[in-house]
Amino acid sequence: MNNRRVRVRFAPSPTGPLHIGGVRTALYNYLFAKQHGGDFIFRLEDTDSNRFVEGAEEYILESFRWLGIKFDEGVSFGGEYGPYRQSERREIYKKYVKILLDSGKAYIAFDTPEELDKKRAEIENFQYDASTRMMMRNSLSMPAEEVQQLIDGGHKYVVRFKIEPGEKVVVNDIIRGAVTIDSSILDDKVLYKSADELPTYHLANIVDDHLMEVSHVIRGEEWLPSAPLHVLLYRAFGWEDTMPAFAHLSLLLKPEGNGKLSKRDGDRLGFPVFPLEWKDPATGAISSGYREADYLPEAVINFLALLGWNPGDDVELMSLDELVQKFDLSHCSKAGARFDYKKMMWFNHEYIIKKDDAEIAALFAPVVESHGVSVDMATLTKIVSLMKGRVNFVHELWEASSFYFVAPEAYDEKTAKKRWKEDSATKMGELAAVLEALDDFSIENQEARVKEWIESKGYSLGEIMNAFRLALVGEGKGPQMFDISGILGKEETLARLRRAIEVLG
RNA sequence: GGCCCGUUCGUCUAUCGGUUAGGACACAAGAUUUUCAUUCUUGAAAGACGAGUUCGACUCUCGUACGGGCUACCA
Repeated sequence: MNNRRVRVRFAPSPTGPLHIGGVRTALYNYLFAKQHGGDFIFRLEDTDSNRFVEGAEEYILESFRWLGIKFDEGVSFGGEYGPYRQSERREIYKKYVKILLDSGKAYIAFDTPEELDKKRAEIENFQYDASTRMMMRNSLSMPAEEVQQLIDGGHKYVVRFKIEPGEKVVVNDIIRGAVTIDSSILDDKVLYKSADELPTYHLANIVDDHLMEVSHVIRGEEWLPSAPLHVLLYRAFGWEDTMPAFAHLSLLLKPEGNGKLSKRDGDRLGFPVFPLEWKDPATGAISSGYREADYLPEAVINFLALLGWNPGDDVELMSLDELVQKFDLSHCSKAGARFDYKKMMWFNHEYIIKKDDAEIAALFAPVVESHGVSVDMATLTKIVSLMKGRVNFVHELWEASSFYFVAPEAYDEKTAKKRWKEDSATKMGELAAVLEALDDFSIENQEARVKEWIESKGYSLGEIMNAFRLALVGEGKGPQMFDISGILGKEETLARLRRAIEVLG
């Protein structure tokens, strides 16, 4: 069973945008595969024709492209084990359903959904299993000729897995250890649907994982209850010796309150729960995405990796490569993790600082342009280097640094009251003269000359700088004054100074 | 209801029988600074509860409580 090549898959169903919890599951699969030099497969579980959503497949692919998570094979990537879209594997599933039928491990059932609903209404806690199957309409309870007649007559039927009761089924989970259940509590699951003549998840999953030689199944905790059923299916096919190892990941929970993380939590608390923005093709409703909300993919990945896993030390900032090195399934936490979006913002802040100024400037440039301002990249890079430590998002750089691009129209009243004194206009006039006389307007030279002047006049540094700041910025914020005037240049600096003198008096 | 899984600061978590229970986010205070922010320092903050096992339990066992998941011809 072990010593096999590591092959894992991420297998979403195209029913809408990819949930952030799904992204984490995919990430863990990816990290595990890469760490072991294995393959990461993208399989599409589109066996529910009713829930198919146009555009979902492309959305999922685009999400992983943005995040930088790469697949080795699967839908749109090719590979030796295709097709990777389950709707294209109908014939394969038919063959394996027949094997189960022929060996008596499964049976045909004619009960319609309506009949089943009625039974559920009549009998409390009705379950289609060993205790009830003989009172239902199926190939176990009916004579063979009648069954054949119905089939020949074109009657729709499903194929159900015949669960033998009273058996202890053990699932060995990498994260949780041995999980044991009694097969009596399992129902005779539908393996093959009559409605769309496709298998259910359970059958398709086992057949595909076997055929694709998947070595490890890393998936959400919501699958844990059906894992024993899957073990039984492997057994029924005689594939138990190559059955994949299981690891069931804890769920992502709401930031506050009860239950698992949902789209509505994002709307309510103002953070996305999808990697990219998604427009529902049916309703036109738009759900926000991390990309559009200005998150860096590295930050999203780093944050998600640490939600339910940790490297065992105090290191928190890790690149994708470092995560691949350090990841360990047995260090995954068993309990669900609340989604702490404030910490996520902190990760984004850290990655903005980590990235090159030029790279952030390139991301910031469109924001600046959207405000109708054009600026050269060299200057923008300088501004970014001065300002990026102050923001959580690239777009916030505008709010923080717009004074570089646009001269103040008004002066913040509170700041003016506090920083603009009786004699400020006079002193700023003197400062303007000092600056105007400068041939070398470099930051260093400005600072040296201005401080000389302040000292010679016996002024205090604070009174000059604060008034100077108010004149250039319009309020009491920003980096060191000469970093501002240096970037603004002599002409603009003097113009702003003179205007402040005029307006503030 | 039944079944399964879980439970350490507000949140994410470290600890794999012996620790002053550590770190991070958030929060608070202080310091530095030409303002604001950053940064730095400090602080407050946790083993759900009850039994057992043990020389010793956050760590093992059982029970209770609470939380989560599953219980479809959805995945």
